[in-house]
Amino acid sequence: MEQLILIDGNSLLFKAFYATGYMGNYMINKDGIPTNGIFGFARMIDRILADNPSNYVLVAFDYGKHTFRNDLLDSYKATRTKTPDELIPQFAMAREYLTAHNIPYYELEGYEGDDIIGTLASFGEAHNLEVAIYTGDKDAFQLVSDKTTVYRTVKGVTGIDIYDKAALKEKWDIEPDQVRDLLGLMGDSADNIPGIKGVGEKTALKLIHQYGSIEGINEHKDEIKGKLGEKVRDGIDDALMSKKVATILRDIPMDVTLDIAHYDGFDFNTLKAFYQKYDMHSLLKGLEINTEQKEEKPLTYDIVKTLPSITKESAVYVNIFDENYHKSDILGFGIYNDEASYYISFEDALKDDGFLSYMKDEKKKKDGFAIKGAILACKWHDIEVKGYDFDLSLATYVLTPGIKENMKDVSEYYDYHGVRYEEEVYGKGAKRHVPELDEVARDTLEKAKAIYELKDVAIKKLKDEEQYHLYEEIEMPVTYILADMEYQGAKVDRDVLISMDQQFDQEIEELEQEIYKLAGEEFKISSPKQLGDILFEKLGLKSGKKTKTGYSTSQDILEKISDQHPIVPLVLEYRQKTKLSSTYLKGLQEQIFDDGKIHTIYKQTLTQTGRLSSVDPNLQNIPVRSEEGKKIRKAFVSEHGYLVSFDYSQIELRILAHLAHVTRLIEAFKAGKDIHAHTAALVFGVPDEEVTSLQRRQAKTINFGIIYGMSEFRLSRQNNMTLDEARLFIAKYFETYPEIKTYMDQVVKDCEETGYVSTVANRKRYIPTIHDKNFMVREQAKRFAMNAPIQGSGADIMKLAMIAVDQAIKEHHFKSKIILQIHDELIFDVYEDEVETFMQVVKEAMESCFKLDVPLLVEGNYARNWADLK
DNA sequence: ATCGTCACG
DNA sequence: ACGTACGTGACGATG
Repeated sequence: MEQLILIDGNSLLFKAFYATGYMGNYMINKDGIPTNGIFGFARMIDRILADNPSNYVLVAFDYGKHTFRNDLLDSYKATRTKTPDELIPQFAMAREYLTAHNIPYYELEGYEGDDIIGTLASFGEAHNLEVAIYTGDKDAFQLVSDKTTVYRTVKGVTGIDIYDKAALKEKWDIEPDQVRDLLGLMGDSADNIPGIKGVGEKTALKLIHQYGSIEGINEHKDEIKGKLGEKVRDGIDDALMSKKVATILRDIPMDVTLDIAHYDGFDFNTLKAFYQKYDMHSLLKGLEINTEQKEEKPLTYDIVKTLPSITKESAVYVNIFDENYHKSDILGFGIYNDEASYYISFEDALKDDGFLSYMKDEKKKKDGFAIKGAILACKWHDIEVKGYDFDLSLATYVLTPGIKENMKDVSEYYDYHGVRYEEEVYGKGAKRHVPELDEVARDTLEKAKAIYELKDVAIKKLKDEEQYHLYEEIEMPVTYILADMEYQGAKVDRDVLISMDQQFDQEIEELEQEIYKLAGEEFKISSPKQLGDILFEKLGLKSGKKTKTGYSTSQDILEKISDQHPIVPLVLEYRQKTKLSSTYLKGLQEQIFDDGKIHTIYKQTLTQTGRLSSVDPNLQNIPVRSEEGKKIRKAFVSEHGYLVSFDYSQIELRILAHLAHVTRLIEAFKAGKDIHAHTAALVFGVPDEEVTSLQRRQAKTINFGIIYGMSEFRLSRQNNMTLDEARLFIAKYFETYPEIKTYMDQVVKDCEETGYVSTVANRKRYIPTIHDKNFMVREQAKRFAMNAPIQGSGADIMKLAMIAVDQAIKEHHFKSKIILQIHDELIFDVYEDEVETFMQVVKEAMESCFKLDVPLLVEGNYARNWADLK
C-alpha cells in the first residue's frame, strides 16, 4: 500500500529546539544564527524519509495566533511561555529547509497543523493510503485507525514511540476516539486546557472505562458518589468544552488533492547548498554517504591468478571455510575498492609474489570483517598480513552489541542488502560443501564490497554516538593482542591429563556399580529423566519437582536430599567425576595441537556486556572451586619458565562504589578494608573485629547480589533467612549505602528513557524489553540495566589493562607473553630471568590503566603450573 | 536442535 | 500478581 507521511512541523521544531538547546547552549552558525532547532528538525526528517521511502509527504504548520479554539476557550494557550528569541528565526529556516528538500508543506490561517493533518489523514484513508503521522503531541492519538499510525517523538529527536490501535489499547485500554475524552477530562497544562480539576490520567481512564465518553459521564454524573462525584459535577461543563478544544478537525476548508503532498526526492546540490549555508556539516556528510550508497553499483569481479597492483585502500576479505580459523582451509581472497574487484584462490595466492607482498605491506591499508580470524588463518598458512586498520565486525559490535556475528545481519543493520547468509552459499550441517569457483568468488566479493561500502557509514555512526574512542582505542588494539595470545597458545602437559583420566575412569566405573546396586537395577545415570524416575518414583525420595519435562535432579536439589538415601551422594560424586572427565580430561586432550598447545578462540563480538568469551575450547571455565577439579590446572604449564597470574581484587564492587558514588564504600576501599566484613560491621552495627563469619558471609551474598539486581526472595533463600528478615537486611544495607539505591533507580530510569545503559568507556547495551508488557520480562530487563554498566565497565577496564600491559611488555622488551584472559585475571608465560621486574611492571600497569574514585588493586602470583598459582 | 546440567568470572 | 541474580560454553541425552 502507498504511504502518506504527515509531519507536525511546529511540534517537531519545538521538540528539536529544546532537545538540543538546553541550558542555553545553542548551536550557532558562522553568521551567528542559532541553528540547533533546525538541525534536529532536519535530522529527524532526513531520518523519517530514509526509513520510509514514500511519494507522499507533507509537513503541516500552525498559522496565526487565533483559531476557533480561542473562541471556545479564552485562556487557550494563554500560559504558554513566549517562544524563545533564538527559535523564532528558525521557523522560516524550517520552511527554507523543506523547500531545499522539495518537501511540500502547508499552513492555513486560523487552523493548527493538527487540523491540516487530521483533514489529510481522512483524505488519505478514503483513498486507501497507509497514513503515518509524526508528531510530539499526544492529541494526534485520536487520529489512529486501522490505516493510520502515529509516531511520537520522545526524548528529543532520537527516540520514536509507535502508536497504533493495539498500542492505545495496551497503554490505556481505549479506542482512538476516546483520546479526546481522556484529554478533555485530564486537561492539558501546556495548552492551558482546564479539564476537570483533580482528575488525572488514572481517574480519567476509570471514568471512560465506566461511561464510555464525557457525554456518557454527563448523563450519569449524579450517580457518581463521594468526592469524585462532586468534582465531576463541578467540572463537567469544562470537560465538555475541553473535549471540543482537544478535538482535531478533519474537514477544514482546503482543496485537498494528493498532489499537494507529492514528493519525489530531492536535488542533491540544492540540499547540499542549504546545509553548507548553515554550516550543517554532519548532515552534509550523511547526505553524501547516503547518496553514494543509493547509487549502488552491481557487483562485478575478475577471478585472477596474479593480483594486479592495488593502489587504494581496499576491503580485503579472507574466505575461511571452517569456524575454527586456527585449523581452517582458506578458500580465497576478495580485494575490493571503487576501481578494483578481484578474487584470487588460495592456491594461486600462495604462488603470487605480488599478492603476498601486497598482504604484508603495512602501507597498503586494508578494511576487513573479523580481522583477528583473517590475520590468524593467514598466519597458520604462512601468509603475513599487515595494514588492516578497520574491522566492520568490531565497529558494529560497538554500535550494537546484540548484533549476530555473521556478515548478513551486520550489513542489514546498515540497510545494506548485498550479502547472503553463509548457509545459503555453503549449506549447513552435513550438507556443508564448497560450491563451484564462481559461486565462491561471488560470495567473497559480495562481502568485500559490503565492507568497503559500509566503512564510512559505520565510522560516522561511531562518532555520532561518541563511541569512536571505544572502537579505535580499545577494541581495535585488543583484537591484535588477542590474536597474539591465541597464536601463542597455552602449553599443556598431556601426561597429566592422561593419568588423571585413567584414574577417573576407574572411579567412575566403581561408582556406577555401587549406584546400580543401591538402585536395584542398571540405568543411565547421566539421563536426568531416568535418574529422576529412580530417585523420586522407585526410591520415593521427596522432590522439589521443577522442570517442564519432569523432576529436576540438579545439584542444589540433590544436595538438599543427600541425607535421605545413600545413593544421592554417590550420584553427586558421579556427576562431578563424569563432568570433569568428559569436558576437561578427555575434551581438552582432543584440543591439543601438534605444538603441544591449546589455541583457544576469543570471541570479541559476542557478549552483551563487552566481556570476551572463549571457545574451542573454553579456557575461561577450567575448574578451580573444587579441590578435585582444580587438579586439572596442573596440566597447564609454563613454556619458558613461570606462569604468572594477576587478578583484580573486587573489581565489580569497586566499580559500583565509583559509579554510584558510595561514600562509605569508597572510604573502605581506600582504607584497604576487608569489604565484606566491613559491610557486615556497618549493616549489623558491630565493630569490624567482632563480625562473625556468618555475618560476613551474609554481607558477601548481598554485596554480590546487588550487582546482579537480586530479589529479596533470592537473598532469603541464599542466606537461609525468612523473607521478612531478608527485607530488613536489604533495608539496612541500603541505609548503610544509600547512594546504591539512588543509583540503581536512576540507571533503570535512564534506561526507560533512552532504551540503553552505558559503561565508563561508553559501551552501550540496548534493552528494549524495559517497556515489555510482561512483568517478568520487564523485571529481568531492569536487572540487565543494573548489571550491565558494572559488568561492562569491568570488561572495559580489563581491555584497557591488556593494552597497558602489552605496551609495557614492549617498552621493557620482555620476551614474556600474555597467554590467557579470564574476565578479571590475566595469565602470562614469563621467562625465568624476567619474573621479578615483570611482576612489578605488570601490577603497576594494571592498577593505573583507569582512574576510579577508588583504587584498583591487583594481586599477582607465579608458579610452574596453573594449579599452584595463588 | 533443544534441554538439563554444571564448569567458570 | 508474576516469579525469583548477571555474563558465558560444553557435554550427554533425547526428540
